[in-house]
Amino acid sequence: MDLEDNKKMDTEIDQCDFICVHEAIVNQVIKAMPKDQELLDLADFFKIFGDATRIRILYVLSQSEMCVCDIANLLKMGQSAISHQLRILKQMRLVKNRRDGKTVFYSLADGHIETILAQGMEHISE
Amino acid sequence: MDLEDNKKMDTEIDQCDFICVHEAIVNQVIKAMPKDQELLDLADFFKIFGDATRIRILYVLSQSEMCVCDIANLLKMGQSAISHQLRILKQMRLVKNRRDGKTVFYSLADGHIETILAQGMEHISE
DNA sequence: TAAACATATGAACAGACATTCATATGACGA
DNA sequence: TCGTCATATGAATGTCTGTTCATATGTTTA
Repeated sequence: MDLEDNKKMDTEIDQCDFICVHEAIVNQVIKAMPKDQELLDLADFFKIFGDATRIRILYVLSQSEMCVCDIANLLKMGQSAISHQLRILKQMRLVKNRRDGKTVFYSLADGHIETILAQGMEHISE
Repeated sequence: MDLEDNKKMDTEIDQCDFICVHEAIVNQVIKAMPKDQELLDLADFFKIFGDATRIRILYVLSQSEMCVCDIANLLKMGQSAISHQLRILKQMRLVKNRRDGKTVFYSLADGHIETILAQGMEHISE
């Protein structure tokens, strides 16, 4: 069969074919890696903080519980946008809410959310 | 001039027109808010951790310095994809590199990157 | 210098995502 | 019950982003 054997047919992907560091270390790294699902969850968790609107909402709520309309006013944004983001934050268990008549008050669900924000701030201002 | 004054012409955006919580608290929150630029930087910082590939790279490098080709092999990904992500990680000062002949070795730039990863992991597995 | 190799990079494409608009839900007051 | 208000939500849209492909850069060896 007319194979063009000078083309790369063995590697389906663009990788070099040997290991630079000691193989023992590589094996150890593989063993120590968390499971893929854990890493996906971790990425999803940090993804929440990767948006300025959500960060601002979390900062606001770190100081006082507040209703949707107040947050929208404070951040000078539409009510719908805030509501959508609050839903995401609630799904990820970063905020909780309570209803009082027509208005819904949101607050931080967890104390160490502020810790994470502070940790990030610390790294920024180095 | 024929104005249709029953339409909402005063508010350009979809917000309610009063404040639910005490105004004193609102003013205090506004004062305590970090500057917009800081919040944008903070969001950009966390955005880095919001991608599974970058998280995996950081985990690998937390155990040993490693060249691009090794990382690509370990993560079963293309060399180009890894290289692009390493560039982002380097721009954000999360990794540094040294050259040894043809190969370039990457390593974590900062000790408390692992702290942040651990902090996130802690929140995930609650 | 030429070939081989490791890495870097620009363009292109596909998928993800934040906001807006329109409208629905749910609660209160007349 | 009807109208108003606060919030929620689905669809649409424009933007951002991660990967791939092709190719360039830079280094070593023959």
